[in-house]
Amino acid sequence: MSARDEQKEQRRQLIISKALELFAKKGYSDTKIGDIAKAADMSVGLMFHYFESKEQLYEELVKMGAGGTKVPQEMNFENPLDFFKGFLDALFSYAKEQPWVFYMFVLMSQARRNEGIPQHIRDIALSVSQMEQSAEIIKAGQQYGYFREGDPYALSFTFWSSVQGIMEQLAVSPEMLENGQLPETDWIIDIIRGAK
Amino acid sequence: MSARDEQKEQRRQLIISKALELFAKKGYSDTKIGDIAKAADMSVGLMFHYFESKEQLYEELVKMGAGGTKVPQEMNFENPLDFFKGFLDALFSYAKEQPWVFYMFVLMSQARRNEGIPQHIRDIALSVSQMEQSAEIIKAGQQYGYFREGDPYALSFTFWSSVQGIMEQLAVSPEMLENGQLPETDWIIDIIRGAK
DNA sequence: TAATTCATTGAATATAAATTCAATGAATAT
DNA sequence: ATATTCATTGAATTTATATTCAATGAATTA
Repeated sequence: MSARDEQKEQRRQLIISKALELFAKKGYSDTKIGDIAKAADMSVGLMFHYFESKEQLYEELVKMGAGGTKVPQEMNFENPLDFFKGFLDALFSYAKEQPWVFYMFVLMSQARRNEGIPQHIRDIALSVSQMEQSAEIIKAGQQYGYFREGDPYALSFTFWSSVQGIMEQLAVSPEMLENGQLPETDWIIDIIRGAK
Repeated sequence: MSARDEQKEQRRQLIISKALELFAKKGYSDTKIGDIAKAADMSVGLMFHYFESKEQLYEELVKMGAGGTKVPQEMNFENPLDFFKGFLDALFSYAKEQPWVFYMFVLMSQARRNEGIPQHIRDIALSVSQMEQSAEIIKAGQQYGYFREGDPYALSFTFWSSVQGIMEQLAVSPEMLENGQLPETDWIIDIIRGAK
């Protein structure tokens, strides 16, 4: 690959990573192309050399998120609570060390929820929603007492909405990260596990 | 009061209530003046007869929210968990019957969080944040075993961020409300109460 | 009743942000 | 070495939305 092509690929990556951070922190509409350009230290015009529109850049991010989220169907836990624990542990460690995945989680959640985003993009984000799958896991696990009683879908809804709220707030609260005042996974797991 | 004045007051109230709903569901930037005008069944021009700008309308809503949120300092609970339970119970019953307060909660949380909103408005919303007060209550209650162990501020942060996430998702999930699939307050309280 | 106020509209204007484009020069290919 | 490509910029252009404004007629007042 020529030096030029490498350069090009690097700049694309730079734009993508800056855009991901900004979209996660400020949301789609409040993130201006100019903000991304400034963060990536280039002119606004150049942004359009790399991406044909703001919408297309956003779509590319959502597709990346959709691609990475695949949870293998055959994945099997002795204790289904570990499915949720593992997810949260991963998310919190990313939040500290490697914000990439963390921001992606926030971005995907916003993409699902926000009416302002073009439908075909929301559909991509919706297609990898954990909500239904989690409801199944909870329903199955309830029979063995792993989860508390209650409508499995409502429990799943409550759990994921909470996680979304916490992650969004963390994204704009750097002091929580710096001070190591992160939530503990058990606090959140107890939403679905209930009192022991 | 003249018929005209009454009419005027009613239209103001109509705008305010439609705007509150839209701001809560779509956020500040994605809510267009035209959206509000359509919801209130009037021309865009007329909106500006009642409110001098979108920002001022939003500010008025935030001020209303700030005025209503006052929690009397002398309020005293035998069990400090009741402070949180009472709040959640109220919020969920409003969510069903009387969305006004429910939307207001979402609006205020968004106003605190969103960088896109003018600072002087965010400051108003921030001034009535429950976060610090709750942390105090939790800290005090931990000594009597009402709450789980852990950093009181992080617990408060986790609790309120979760509630915010749940309420935002409910605001755009009418089917959860219709089907009566609401979260139970205990599920959320267990974030701070912990395993018994 | 006549004069005045003011709610209301649709059309004009202003503003901010997205998008396009022509010009430049450095890297690459021939 | 010359020609070609293409990354880059800043300046137009377009588009979406907020905001202003002149005109109208209905309600209110004198």
